[in-house]
Amino acid sequence: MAWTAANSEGYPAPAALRVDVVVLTVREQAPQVLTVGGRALPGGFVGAGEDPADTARRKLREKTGVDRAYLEQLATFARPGRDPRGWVPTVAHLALVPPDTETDDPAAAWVGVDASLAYDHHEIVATAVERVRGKLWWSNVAVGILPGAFPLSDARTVYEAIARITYDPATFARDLKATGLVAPTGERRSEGRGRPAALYRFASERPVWGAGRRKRVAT
Amino acid sequence: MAWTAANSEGYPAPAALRVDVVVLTVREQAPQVLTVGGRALPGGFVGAGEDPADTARRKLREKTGVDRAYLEQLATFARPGRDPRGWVPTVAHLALVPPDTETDDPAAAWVGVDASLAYDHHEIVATAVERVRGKLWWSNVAVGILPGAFPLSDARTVYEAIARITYDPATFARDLKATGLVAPTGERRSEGRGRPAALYRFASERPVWGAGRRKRVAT
DNA sequence: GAAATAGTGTCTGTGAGACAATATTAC
DNA sequence: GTAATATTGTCTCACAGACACTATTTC
Repeated sequence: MAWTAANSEGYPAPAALRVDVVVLTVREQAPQVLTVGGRALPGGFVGAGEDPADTARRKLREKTGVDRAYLEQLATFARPGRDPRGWVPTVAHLALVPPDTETDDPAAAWVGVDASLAYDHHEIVATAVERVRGKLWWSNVAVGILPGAFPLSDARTVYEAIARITYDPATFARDLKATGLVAPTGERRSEGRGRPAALYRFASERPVWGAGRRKRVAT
Repeated sequence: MAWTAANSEGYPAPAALRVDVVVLTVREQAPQVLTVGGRALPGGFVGAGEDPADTARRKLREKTGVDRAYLEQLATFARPGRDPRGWVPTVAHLALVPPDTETDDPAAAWVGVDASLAYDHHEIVATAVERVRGKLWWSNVAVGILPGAFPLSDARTVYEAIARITYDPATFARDLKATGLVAPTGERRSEGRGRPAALYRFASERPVWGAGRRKRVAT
């Protein structure tokens, strides 16, 4: 039986308010999202007196241990019938985490962003990917996936996976440096064969808008 | 006394779900929003079994008579304490309407986007203006404000008010035409003195993304 | 005629795409 | 040495900003 609720004025009310989190990273040259039991997005109910953003942070921490991630509100999904439990709108959030993020939950799994998911979660994921793609060259969203020091080739892999396009390595390096979002650490790292790459890091871990590149992404 | 609600499982639930609509246009060379009684945004409660997008359409029609407007979901505001009535999240929507839109409501008024408003509505309006500004040259959002045939000078006024920048008339015309979003109607219209201007219209009334200009807007 | 608005043409600077050439490492 | 990766440099094209100039209207 579906949940119902009524308010003190006697009118029907939402049975609950949810938050679902699209935990996104790039693994194996592809964007992937974290799912928990039954191909659903991690999420939970917003408590009374709780800000949904805090619910999202709480759920992210519970599932991944990640404490400071890039996190933003995505959109609210409240179409009637979307949740079999009843009238349960969900405020979807987007979180970007490093590729090595793991979880205790044995039912959790990383899946590609085109995987079919429970409920309307595939639609939520599609919205999330579009959002990240749109902000890629205009903000430092990628800092969520690359929080520490990284060679520009790693950054290129991340950008390519999200933009669904391949960039010329030289041009990519020139343009990412020109955004001013990244700064060299001064160190180098060798990844097997080849000349060791200089390491960079994002200048700010806080959300920054306005890199201001017009680089192409797939449309 | 604040409203409360509980669901059939015995847990507290939101007292209601609201939709508030930022009805935006450009009047007197400035972006303005429609307010109703007490400097609040028009809005209402989402009925049981209703999609919030439909609630937004319904409210827009009730207040302005506008039936087909550019309408999109903006963001959800659910910070505890934002609504004195109790736990009432609102799914804010953005609607763009023509400047001549009027309303029956005697308490309704068009106000500048920097006017102080009730509740957290100023924050909602600020989010709306940023959203429109970000999409201005990348979509046909402006079709909501300019639904029919218009001279390019009118379009320039709208774009300038939203972008908070002045464009060179010649360059503006060249670049707006180059987006492919507008098409000439073949007609001309004389506005008092001066050479009559050719009229244009947006090629599509439905949302179109991807004009793909890098024109500046104020940041 | 003057004033006002519309529209065309042109020059220039910047940045993105492409890619050649060089540098530094492992083997 | 070769293969592989990193990095620098360069050429070109597209496009935005600026602005001079022409066109068409009202007065």
